Amino acid sequence: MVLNMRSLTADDATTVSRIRDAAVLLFGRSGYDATSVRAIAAEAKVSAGLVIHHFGTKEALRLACDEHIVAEVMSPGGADASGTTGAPETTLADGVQRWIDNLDVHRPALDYLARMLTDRPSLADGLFDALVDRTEAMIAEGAAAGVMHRGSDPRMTAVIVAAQGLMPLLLERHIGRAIGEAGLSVAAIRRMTLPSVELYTHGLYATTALLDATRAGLASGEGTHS
Amino acid sequence: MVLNMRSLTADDATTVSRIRDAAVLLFGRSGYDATSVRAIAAEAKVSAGLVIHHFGTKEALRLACDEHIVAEVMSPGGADASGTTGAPETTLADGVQRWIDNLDVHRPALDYLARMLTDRPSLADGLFDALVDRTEAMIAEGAAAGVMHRGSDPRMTAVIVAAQGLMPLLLERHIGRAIGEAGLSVAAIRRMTLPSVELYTHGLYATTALLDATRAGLASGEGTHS
DNA sequence: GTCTATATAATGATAGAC
DNA sequence: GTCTATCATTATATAGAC
Repeated sequence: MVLNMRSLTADDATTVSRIRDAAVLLFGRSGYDATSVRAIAAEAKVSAGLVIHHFGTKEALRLACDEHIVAEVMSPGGADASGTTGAPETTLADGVQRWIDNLDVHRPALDYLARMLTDRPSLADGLFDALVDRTEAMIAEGAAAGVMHRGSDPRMTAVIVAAQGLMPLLLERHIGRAIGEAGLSVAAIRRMTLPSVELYTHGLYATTALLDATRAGLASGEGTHS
Repeated sequence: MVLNMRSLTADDATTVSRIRDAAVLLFGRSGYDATSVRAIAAEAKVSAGLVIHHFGTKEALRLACDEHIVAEVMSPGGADASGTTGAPETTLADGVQRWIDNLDVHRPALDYLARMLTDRPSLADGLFDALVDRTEAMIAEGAAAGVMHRGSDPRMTAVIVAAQGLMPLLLERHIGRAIGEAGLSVAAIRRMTLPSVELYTHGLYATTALLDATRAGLASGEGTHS
């Protein structure tokens, strides 16, 4: 167990992990179906046969990527720390934030995570659910402390807040383009911060007119439409 | 031109449009790469050769689907109205809202649109940009009328509001699951309305503590991190 | 316009040498 | 562990009959 440890200096890792990282990169960049086993092998600089030899099937390789990404985003220090800190686990929000702080290195992981959330059901579903639970608890604590609004439907409010936090990950391309940049740069993310906090503090509407109308509309029973 | 018009009763349309609709359905459900020309042909109850005969290539069929969806979501009355109303065009937000009002019928179109936004660059990019422009103008008008907050960065604020409006489309599956439903039902969408308006009216934060801290942090220059 | 039959290329996966 | 060579399947696209 001691002698079998590898260097893990990120530069030259185990062959298996190098293949897995290549798969994360290409799956995240082009999607699962559009990425061939041969392309992954080429990226990892091994033969196509070796990829299958290590993972069995392409689908199993995908699952290994899923598990790696989930473990990575939920682990205290990512691939950097190796057990020195005692913190047991982190939240999805913290993990994504940590990745964003080092965008260049973790862009493949972010792209992969975005696809996990929008493609087919995957381990990311549990991540999302945990994020919602954590958000709901956070809002409840904030409301108890008097610094947050509870809202009429705490669960749905938590779902919306959680989903909105993930939104930049999914619409990265469009957000960047809309402000005249390519992709979502660090500068663009920083520019998002203040407007987001403003919206979460004062809202968008300066009056309660729409809110009143919405409440009235729901109260009078909206069984029919148009 | 008179005799060549088809019935268009949605039940039995032109063969070409039936193939296109089948492609929209399957591309939206499973993605472009995971959908074969043969599967589209089977769904449209024609031969695989006929699909290629009409559209040339699978990629050209995809483009036809893109154009159809864009035209459909931007047209005044969708496939229903046929020029009786004089309205020239609609916005993406209005079109999506119209689709949601009739979820069962337009679910394939919604699924397809969601993939257009997250997959590769497509005609949906222009749709998003137009939505941001329209949102920015709307907020400017609202601010001038005193019913909305302008925000310190109107452009980015518009981007965020626009993107947040699209979010339920992209995270449909997760939102439904988080509140214990399968998919995003009409009931679930209705349940989202009030909490969304509440957030847009009062915000999430009851104090300006975080906002003040954010402003202070940005003002003091945040060139270094951690 | 619509079909069947087929050409051709690429894919995931296997077999066996080293 | 790693490679090369190959199999079997499936994919898009073409050709030509009706």
